[in-house]
Amino acid sequence: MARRRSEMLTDVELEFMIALWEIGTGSVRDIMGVLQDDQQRAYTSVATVMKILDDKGFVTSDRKDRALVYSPAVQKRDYEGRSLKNLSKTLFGGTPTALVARLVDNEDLTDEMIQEIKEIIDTRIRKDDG
Amino acid sequence: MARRRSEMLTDVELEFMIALWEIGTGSVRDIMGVLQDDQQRAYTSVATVMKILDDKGFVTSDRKDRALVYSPAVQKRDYEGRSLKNLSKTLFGGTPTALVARLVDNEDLTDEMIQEIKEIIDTRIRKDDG
DNA sequence: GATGCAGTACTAATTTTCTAGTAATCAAAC
DNA sequence: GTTTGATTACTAGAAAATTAGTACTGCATC
Repeated sequence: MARRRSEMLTDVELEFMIALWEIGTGSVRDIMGVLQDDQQRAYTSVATVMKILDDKGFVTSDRKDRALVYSPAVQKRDYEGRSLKNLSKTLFGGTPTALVARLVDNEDLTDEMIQEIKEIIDTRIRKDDG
Repeated sequence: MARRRSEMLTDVELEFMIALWEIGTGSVRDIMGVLQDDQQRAYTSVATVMKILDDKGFVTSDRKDRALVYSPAVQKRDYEGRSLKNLSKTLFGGTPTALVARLVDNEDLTDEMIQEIKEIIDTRIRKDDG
């Protein structure tokens, strides 16, 4: 096979990982059940991608009766962090500061959202001091 | 041809766009000059991708003497915003708040960075009030 | 033990992305 | 006006991603 080296997920891989994160653990059949209408795929398509995710180390598999049951090997929070780091590196010169600056000059952020964000930061600062 | 619909850039397209944003405007030769060592590509490879970017509407082209001179049709700040929105949508349930929360619980953020981020938010809040 | 069902492994076709070669164009230099 | 050098358009092939079919395995049921 000799392929797939990226530490980031492709679009379809991400879709299926999100489904798996949602249910925690599940078979191909279970994962199919969580997919949105616009994400419906043939059983074998899902099975193929799940196997690839296993090869890439994003999931582990365990046999229950006949079926393989998959579990995330990478937690959602870790992948979220990885994605942010990746975006920060490629587009914001590696500085999270620039990323936040761009985020908050988005016009459709409400005052409530900004306030929430401020509270997150303040909480983090208090935690550091304490 | 009949292809390429995504509003997001592929990896190589992004590399070249970053080069173009850096110089503002330039020919294929100019863009090649900005690429890092690990991004070196044949002249024709760069020319092909620039044409694709033209087709996708990310750049415009103007003929100067013989050469085509490319200019960004999408500004870097806009694409940064688009990328953040995209990431927020796919991975953070569309809430920028969750994105920031994940960002600031990254262990290798320094106190200085957190402080800078706080100031960005505070400035934005003051601007809203004013 | 034959039949049917669920599931997996293997294989493959298609699409998209990535890379670059070849031929043609055109201006400049001789 | 022929050669040279730079550029683009056209073409193409390799690699990666996406989607799914077919054949096989093993259990359960008739």
